[in-house]
Amino acid sequence: PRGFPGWPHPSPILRMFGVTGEGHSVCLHLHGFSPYFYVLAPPGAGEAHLEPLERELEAALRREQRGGNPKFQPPKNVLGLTLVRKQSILGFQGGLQSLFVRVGVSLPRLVAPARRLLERGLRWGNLGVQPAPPFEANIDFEIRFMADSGLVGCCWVELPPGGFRCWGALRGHPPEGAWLGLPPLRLLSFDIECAGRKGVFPEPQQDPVIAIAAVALRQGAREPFLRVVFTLRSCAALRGATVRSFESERELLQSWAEFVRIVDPDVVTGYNIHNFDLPYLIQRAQVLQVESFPYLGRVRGVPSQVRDSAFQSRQLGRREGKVVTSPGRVTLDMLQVLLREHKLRSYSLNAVSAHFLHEQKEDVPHGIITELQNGDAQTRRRLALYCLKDAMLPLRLLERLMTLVTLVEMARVTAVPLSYLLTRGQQVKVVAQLLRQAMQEDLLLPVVKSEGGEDFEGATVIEPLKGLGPQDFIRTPTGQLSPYWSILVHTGLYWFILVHTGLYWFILVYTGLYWSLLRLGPQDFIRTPTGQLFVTPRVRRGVLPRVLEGLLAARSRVKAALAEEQDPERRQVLDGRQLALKVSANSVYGFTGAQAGRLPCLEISQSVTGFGRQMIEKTKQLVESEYPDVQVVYGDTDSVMCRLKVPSVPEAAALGRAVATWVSGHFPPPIRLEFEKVYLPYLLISKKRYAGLCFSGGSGGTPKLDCKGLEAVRRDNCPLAANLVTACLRRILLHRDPQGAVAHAQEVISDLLCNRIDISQLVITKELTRAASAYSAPQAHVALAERLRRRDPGSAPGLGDRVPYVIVSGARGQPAYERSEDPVFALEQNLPIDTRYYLEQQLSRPLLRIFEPILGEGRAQAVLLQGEHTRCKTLLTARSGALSAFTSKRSSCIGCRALLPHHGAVCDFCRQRESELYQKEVSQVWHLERSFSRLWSQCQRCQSSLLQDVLCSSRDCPIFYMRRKVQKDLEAQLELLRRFGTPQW
DNA sequence: AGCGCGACCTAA
DNA sequence: TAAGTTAGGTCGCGCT
Repeated sequence: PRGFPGWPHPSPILRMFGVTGEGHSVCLHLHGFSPYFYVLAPPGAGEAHLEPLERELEAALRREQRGGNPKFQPPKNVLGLTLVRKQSILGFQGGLQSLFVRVGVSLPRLVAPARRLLERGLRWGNLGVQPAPPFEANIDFEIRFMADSGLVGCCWVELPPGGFRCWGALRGHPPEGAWLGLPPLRLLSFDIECAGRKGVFPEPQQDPVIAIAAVALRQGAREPFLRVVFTLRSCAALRGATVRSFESERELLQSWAEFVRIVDPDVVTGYNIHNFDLPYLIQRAQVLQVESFPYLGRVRGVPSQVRDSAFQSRQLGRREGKVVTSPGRVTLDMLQVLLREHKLRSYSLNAVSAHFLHEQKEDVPHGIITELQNGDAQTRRRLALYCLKDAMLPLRLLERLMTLVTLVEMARVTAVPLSYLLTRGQQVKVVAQLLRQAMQEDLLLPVVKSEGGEDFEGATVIEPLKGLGPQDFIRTPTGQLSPYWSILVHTGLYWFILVHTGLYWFILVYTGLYWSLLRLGPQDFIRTPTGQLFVTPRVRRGVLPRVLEGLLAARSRVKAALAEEQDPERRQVLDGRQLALKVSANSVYGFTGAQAGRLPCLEISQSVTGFGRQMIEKTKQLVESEYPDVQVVYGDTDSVMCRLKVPSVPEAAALGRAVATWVSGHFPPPIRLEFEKVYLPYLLISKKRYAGLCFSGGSGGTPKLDCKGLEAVRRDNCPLAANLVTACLRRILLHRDPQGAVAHAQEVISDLLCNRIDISQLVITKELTRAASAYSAPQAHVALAERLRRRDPGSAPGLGDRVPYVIVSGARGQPAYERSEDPVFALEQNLPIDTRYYLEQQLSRPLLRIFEPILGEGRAQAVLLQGEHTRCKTLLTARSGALSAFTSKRSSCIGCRALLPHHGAVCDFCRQRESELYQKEVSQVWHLERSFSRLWSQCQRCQSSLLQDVLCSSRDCPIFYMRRKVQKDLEAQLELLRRFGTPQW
């Protein structure tokens, strides 16, 4: 189209990007595909019963529809009943097939009522009313369609030339060879700005959209081919981007929607577009009555809709939000991707950009955005630039994290549509694979009622042998025999158990009498450690072992292919696939134990963990009986940590390998114990908590500090605590300098108590996991979220958000949850930080846990928490810190702090030093000004403009906090200077 | 003060 | 309607 330079020629390739969750009506129409499920036929059923049953079902469905809302009614609900002979995957029937009825219906939404009616019982002709248990009635329609068509997610589909009005079956290509790569998908990233009212989060009912930036990129290309900003009112030109200005908001919206249809992206991305930008635009367009706006999808006549959605899983917690449908396009919200894929302290675009791209971005408060809009073409240019950057960043993140390739490969490996990976949980991926495997073996998946049963026993964690630690090494003069630590791991233990015992899905739960009926002898089944009986793989291979086997076999193939492949793009795809295969294999065990799940099988979960417990126990015994000098000091699930008395890392590795090999000989192949790494030194705090200097593979390469479960790797403390623990561990373990570690800790503690720690280091974040009323006891972050909600409901943290807070000083004995405060608010209001809280509740215990094994109990306490460094230098805090607000009310002498009866600077006693004191305060001003200007220009660089004001107030940027603090100190200092009046000398 | 329990987050 | 598992440490609250 004209006006958009760099527009690529239309691709000759027709793309079908998997099946999006929204596009099924198209598939239904084109493919002539209709959903179906099965029910188990009652005894005595036959061909003759199908016709009356069909009539009965059709009539029952019609009756239901009459009561409900009169949506589109197909001429026929039931598309036919067929008798089939199959087996269920659940239970072992000795190969005997049962009679099922395949029930075809005309629309996906008829599956549920049809299933319910049949399950409850309909009249089967002369057999009377019979209940019929359903099979495969809970399979998502898209999964059903793709399984039947042999398509996986994101695979290439070849269409006959000359149009595709009338097809037979779709021709999908396995994503290999020539069909390995990704198509040149078009990505569109966008961001909007709204002119909110002061202090209130923008609302589509009132606040206008003033700018929309859009950046389009072709997958694989380095640079976007299109950068456009749509602005309300004039905007000065931008370099490298097209500016489209409109006088009315209606035109702006209309034009943007038109633009989306022209660009016709396969993937729409952005940051928080699901919950903010997209719903905002659509609701705003509704308010302004822009009728043509919501047709943002690819299906003609089907508008995008805003729906409320709630998602809950144990993994991701409960999340509520909005979903915007956009048929035919994948909406890839980078925020959702990051929430699922990465555990971070903060998910603001700001924090995320800093973390992954090592670059800060401005964060302009809403109020100022409105001011910029109300300025002139130049201020609006600034706004446009800001907006453009926010549209750009998600694309950069997408590229850096290889999000698209990763998702595409996951969709291919697990055979689900790409959109499922962003909106659904883990189970659906296993179900999709299971269904395909079952279809190959002519087996059916039952619909199991998930009833919350009792929990099952999990893995063993070996009680750690504490009291041994780095001090063994540090106190030993070099050259002496020192303890080395070696980790031995059963790699992929649960995979092997699942695959090689064939536990899925044939279970014998019957009596000996029944075995003889099935002609099974004792050699035909195994009894697992938890007492469940399964037929051996020789009798019948389970369905899931096959799925798992397939994943593992594919993984070996990919490994081999990677060794050969040179092309970087194909390598990237293969890397992505390798990861996807591993992740999928790992989620299989969890699936079987998902009690609130689709197809749980606790017998299997129990048996797997049972085998695991047996194996770790046996491993420990074997090691210690054969090698008296090797001591198993710890172990978790599938690994044992051994203490070896050898003098070097290579020798520790060699011994580790020897032990592993010897132990492996005592397990049935392919279960193997493998040597993994050497730790030196190693600090074992407790179960699931340790740190060590890790020589991976026992190599002489650069060792890495490995930290498990300690505060250093947890997100529910303040960065100060995490950083301090890390720093101390580095000094102790890497530099072998415990004294240096102590000194550093003392210094930080002193800094904290003297208010020299930047507030960004003190921000604690915790996830809001439920509604405030659902908590049984008050919590700091919950209480703050509630207070924020009262201040401004629009911008308050929602369910699933992480709430950042600091603890400020309060009355004596006031609980912490009443003293939690928004860090920016605390800074702006000069609220005093409760540094004692941070020392006593955030730093002391984690530090003691690390130092006690090294210094001894009493000494650690004395050295860290009772030294001179814990004495607060009040002089400094009273002046520049939180108390400065009070000092101006009742003046005290700047020289000796004595209270003054007047508002001057010094008391009579200090009068003769006044000049000297004045000079000191002036130089303090000079220092503050210097730091301020340094920070200011740093912020200017970040906003890539050295000529303009800094507007940023990012609560995720330490520079911001420092800049504001210095600014406040400077103001206070100037105020103080004023008290000297005009000097007389 | 000590204990039980809920909440959070992590290891595997 | 859909939602991977259990084991484990630590901290704050509220009760005794």
